[in-house]
Amino acid sequence: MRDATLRDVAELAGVSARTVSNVVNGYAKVTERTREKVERAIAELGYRPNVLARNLANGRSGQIAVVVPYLDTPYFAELLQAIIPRARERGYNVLIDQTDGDPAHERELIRRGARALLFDGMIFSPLGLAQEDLDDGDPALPLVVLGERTSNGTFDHVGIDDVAASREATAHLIGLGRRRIAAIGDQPYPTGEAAQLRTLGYRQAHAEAGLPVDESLIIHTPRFNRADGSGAMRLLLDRADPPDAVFCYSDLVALGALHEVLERGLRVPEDIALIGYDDIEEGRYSNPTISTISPDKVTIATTAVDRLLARIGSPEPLPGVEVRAEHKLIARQSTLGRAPR
Amino acid sequence: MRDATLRDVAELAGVSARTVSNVVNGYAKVTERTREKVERAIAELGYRPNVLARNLANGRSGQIAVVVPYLDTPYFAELLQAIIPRARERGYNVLIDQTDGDPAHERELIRRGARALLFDGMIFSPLGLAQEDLDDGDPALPLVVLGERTSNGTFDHVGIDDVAASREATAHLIGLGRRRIAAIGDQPYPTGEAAQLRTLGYRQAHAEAGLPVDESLIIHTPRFNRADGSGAMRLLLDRADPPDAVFCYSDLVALGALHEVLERGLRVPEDIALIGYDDIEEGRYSNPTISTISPDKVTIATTAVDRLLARIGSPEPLPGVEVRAEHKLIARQSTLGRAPR
DNA sequence: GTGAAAGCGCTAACAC
DNA sequence: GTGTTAGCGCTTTCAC
Repeated sequence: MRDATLRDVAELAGVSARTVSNVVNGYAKVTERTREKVERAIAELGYRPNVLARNLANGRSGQIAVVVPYLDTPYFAELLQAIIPRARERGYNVLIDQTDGDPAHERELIRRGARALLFDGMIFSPLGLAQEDLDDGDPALPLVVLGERTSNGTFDHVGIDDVAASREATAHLIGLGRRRIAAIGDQPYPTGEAAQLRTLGYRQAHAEAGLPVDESLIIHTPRFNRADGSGAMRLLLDRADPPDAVFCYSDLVALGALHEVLERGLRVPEDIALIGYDDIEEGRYSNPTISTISPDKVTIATTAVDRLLARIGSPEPLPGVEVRAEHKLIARQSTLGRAPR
Repeated sequence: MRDATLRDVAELAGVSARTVSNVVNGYAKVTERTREKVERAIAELGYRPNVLARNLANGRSGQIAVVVPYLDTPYFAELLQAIIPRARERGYNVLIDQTDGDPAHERELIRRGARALLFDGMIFSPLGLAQEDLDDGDPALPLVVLGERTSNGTFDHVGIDDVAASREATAHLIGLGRRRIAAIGDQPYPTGEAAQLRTLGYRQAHAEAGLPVDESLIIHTPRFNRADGSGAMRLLLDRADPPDAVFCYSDLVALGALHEVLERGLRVPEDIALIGYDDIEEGRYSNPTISTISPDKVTIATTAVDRLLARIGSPEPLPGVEVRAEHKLIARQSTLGRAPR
């Protein structure tokens, strides 16, 4: 037996399609009496509105896409965890896309290739795209960009002040008396803008403290994961003059680096202090726990959703807005040491 | 300017809508000459098919839902990481839903409440649902269930042999000479079927070794996360007779437990050996690294997608299939100790 | 191989 | 308030 349609309900209730539609959508005024009749018919037939048809008629899909490079990166998982309920409470479904940082895939998404119209707007955390790529996405696509980009005026951008945060992280290490401070995660190429902001903060902290930067202590990594962290740390520890502290561009990098340090029988923070970035839960349970920069993820998530829905709801294009969320430095055992027992 | 429609293309190319549709979908035979004409028109107008309309006409959405309890649980994140590309390569989009283990939410999904037809099928990893709840989902919804349930014949089930895996994990600890082995994660209530299978394996291993089970060493936890692990371990360590080994029902539990043990200045595995479950990447970088049961996630993911698409594609309902994926025990530092340097 | 036209099920402008 | 009906843009049966 095929599913009941709105027409079936109308017939059974002895009203028109229009009225059924009104009841279903809570629209307009419907007599209490009619409403009851309709609702009884709906119940009897087990009628459920066909979302597909509704979408077509509305020209909207009721879905937003959230695009991240990697789903198994805790930072993004935690962000999604906050985005999904927010979107749902505002009546939207979330479609998740994972790009692996593939520039072609990302470019296609932002240009709204094959899957146009499947989503009404997009929250995008680009990785493989340079700033200029962002400039020629589909201008009709409501877009909110996360992370370390700058709005060109056609989309909103939500992020924290990465330069300031990185400066604070580095200053924290300097304040602890460390003088040979490495940085793991720089990416000196067009798509590495995010990383470059952190490197800038790192340099600023040195400048403010009147310390020179040893360029050889700035290690480049393709991504910000555990393997990159441990690999970079291996390089540093193999040197004749290893660092006494490391600013890692993500907590995962810090955790990879930590692993490598401990494997060698060195102590954290006594021999080497570490600080990460992102404040993922994992860093609160590692041994030692990881000091980190904690972005206000809930604000980032809710702001991103709210801004996006505002864009979607607006008849004409809204000007791009820059939103700066809060961040704070959380000092834990990887810089402060364990509390005496 | 509104988007070009198929009709616009047909007009410009001087052919019928039918032909354009054929070209776009690569259907049937179209003369090389016509195809070219059409393609030129498509390019000229920048035509992109409207997915919404196509969905309505097809009665299919081209989307599958993947429902997990928590997105920020690494095990699920890693699974999704494998599911998404598989589904995409077979032409489907993935809609991710997170239930927080809320039984009402899960029940609604499986009964296909509000969002009926938004997805053509569902891969479901239930948490708050008892076996019987699974029995009265929408029978017309193509469904593949993950984890520790059993098919009732109306859906497919993909999982590993949890009892055997748990037995092996426990036996590994026994083989190391441990005799007071705790278990963290039991859930002795209807929705705790997953946990109960692990407890069963734990008991079997003891029985096989001719060892008694100290019931007080089986700790219940509401979930399988880090906080639960550290909380349970705290209880165990506060006892006069703490265990010398712990079988944890997930790697997160093991990582939480590990944290607690080390905070107290005890050594792993010398004082207490730990083994987890899931083989998440985090356990390969912790200090010490975590021994674990490693399910074949890629097989689970690809099998789940393939089975689901088979169900979706089949005109009549397919009988439910039980698929058992492989698993293996991976012994690392948390049971074997660190390799001598 | 291609054209004409009838839906897919819902929304909403337009009447009454 | 409620009925009538023309789309939304595509797929597909049926002829030719």
